[in-house]
This record gives sequence, C-alpha cells and structure tokens, in this order.
Amino acid sequence: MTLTNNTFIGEYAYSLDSKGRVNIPAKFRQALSEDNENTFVIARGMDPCIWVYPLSQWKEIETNLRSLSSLSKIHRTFVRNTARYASPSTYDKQGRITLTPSLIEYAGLEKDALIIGMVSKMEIWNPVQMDKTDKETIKIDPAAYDELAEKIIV
Amino acid sequence: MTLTNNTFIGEYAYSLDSKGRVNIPAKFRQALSEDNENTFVIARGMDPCIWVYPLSQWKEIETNLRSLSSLSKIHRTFVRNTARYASPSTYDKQGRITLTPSLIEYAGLEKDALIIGMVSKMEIWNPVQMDKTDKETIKIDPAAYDELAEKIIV
DNA sequence: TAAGATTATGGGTAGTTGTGGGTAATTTCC
DNA sequence: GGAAATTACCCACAACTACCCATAATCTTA
Repeated sequence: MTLTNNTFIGEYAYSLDSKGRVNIPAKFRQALSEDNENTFVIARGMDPCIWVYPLSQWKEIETNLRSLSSLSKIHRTFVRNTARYASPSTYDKQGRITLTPSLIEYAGLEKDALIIGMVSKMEIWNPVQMDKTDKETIKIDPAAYDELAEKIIV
Repeated sequence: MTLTNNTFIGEYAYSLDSKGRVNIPAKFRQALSEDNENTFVIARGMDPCIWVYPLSQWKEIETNLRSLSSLSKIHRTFVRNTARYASPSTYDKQGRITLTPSLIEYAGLEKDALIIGMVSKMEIWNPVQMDKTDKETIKIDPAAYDELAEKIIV
C-alpha cells in the first residue's frame, strides 16, 4: 500500500521493554522519506505524552527556533523548553526507538504504550493517561469544535 | 454503465467474514479514479458507523488537518480524534477491504454489513443500528429538513 | 436459454511484524 | 587506566497479516 510521505494516521498499542524501547508501527516507518535517515526526534508534548517527529520535520522546527530573538525573555524560555528535552533516536533493525528516561517519566509511561498518528508527527501515551485526557475532552467548547469539523471534514 | 468519478450512491447488503473483511460494491470500485490506487481510508463516522473515503478525498482532509496549530489545545484534540481511528485499506483481488477491530467495535458490526453510498464517501452500518437511527430521524426538525430539500432537489 | 464473465465468500500459506533477550562496543567514573 | 554501567547491534521465535487460490452464486450477452 502506498502512503503519503511523512504522514501518520491510526492508533497502535505496543509495549515498552525493560530497555526503554518501543516499536514504531511498520506503516509509519514505511511512510518515512529517505532524507530522514531512519531517524526520529523525540520531545516533550504539550499534553502529557511524547511527541515524535520525523527528522526532516524537526529540522524545520529548528529553523523556526533560530529565528527567535534571544533578547526576548519569552522567546528564550520557549526555545529552552522546546530544545531542552529533544533528542534524536534512530530505529534499530527491528524498528524500535529508545526513549530517554526523562521523557518516559514525563509521559508517565510504564508497560503499555499507545502510539497515535497525528498526521505530521506521532504521539506516545500511557493508555491510562490517554483515557483521562479523553474524558476531559468533553469539557471542550462544542461550538468551537463543530466549527472546526465543518471546515475540515468533507 | 459509467458513473461519475468517486461518487457513490445506492445501498448494498454484504457480510463481514471472520477476518474482518467486507466487500466493496463493484460499482463503487469502478467509480474510483486511478489516483486512488485501489485504496480507501476508513474512519469513525459522526453516527455509529464507519466512514469510507476514497484515498484522494482523505488526502484533502489531511491537508486541512496539517494547517491546524499544535499550540492550540482544541486543534490538537481535533487532529487526534480525527486521525486516531483512521486507517488506509487497499482492496484485495476479490474487492474486499479489511476493517480494524477498533472500528468494527465502534460501529457495532457483527455478521451483516450495510454499505450506503453517501455521494463523496460511503458508510458501513450494522443494519440493526441503521434501523434504530432511522426511527430517531423522525425527531429531526421537519422545517429545517424541508428547507434543505428545497435547495437540493430539482 | 445457455455459455461465459463477473461477483461474493471462504480458507490456506508465505512473508512480515512485534517482542524478548544476548553480546560486543562504547561511555562513564573513580 | 581499568572496572562498571550503558548503549548499540544482532539473532530467534511467535503471532499476525497480506496475498493467493477455490468455489458458488449472480449477471451479461449472444
């Protein structure tokens, strides 16, 4: 099956092994374009989860970060928080990446890992935390949500 | 007969086999344009059913999703909810696509599957659920319904 | 109406994928 | 500089999925 380059959709349940490795879904690996050199960049998500970017996507973020001024405190803080916990990770012959202890702790990962395709990147969640976040979603303004749906969904 | 490209109308009754496969009506396969590479994208419908998009149609949705910002919580939630349950599925030599267990459960599918043409996409229903939903339709505001009908029907 | 083509459904098999663990190379720290 | 810990790379196996073939029912067409 042909997938769009560097596009990730779907949900996958995998497990984290004792060495801190998780599988990257085969479909996601196949979607990676050549210039990514089998490498992802893992970082803190805005939600309590890990964000996983294809290398090429992360490079664009780096370019954007470069353009921010070090004179502005809010810019400095933003750059620091973004760059600080980011780390490249190449997948092994079995298709697994190794997560850093710091990110595992941040996302509260234990045995189970839920990998979610977010189109331009993917997220790794503790399923328990994902459930909790799902339930909070109900509190989101339904009018704003519907408005979005109307714009996006065919 | 030649149908308009990527346009689906009519209703078909098929069965779901033990491997989670359903037939795509031959007419619908014939209506698919070449650039779809014999592939559909299945996703959660707004009603308790499965939505089936031609690949090209889904790509438009993906493009729209890409334009949303990860800094906005409601945008993130929307992207996640949309992409999470979506999955590409190419039909096999017999014209069947494989549904994911998650979507089968969501739509409450058992043995029978009702495939409904929705013009730009199709829907897969459990016939029992479809009946139930039909009966609830009566509760829809008849004035609003008529107003729509006047706009659309020649 | 009869023969051929197409369509719907079932099941087998080879290749792929997910998961665990082992070993060698590298790094860290005293 | 050497021991301990960490990391990167490799192999093995079980489970699953995609692909293939078979058959029966239906439709098409001459």
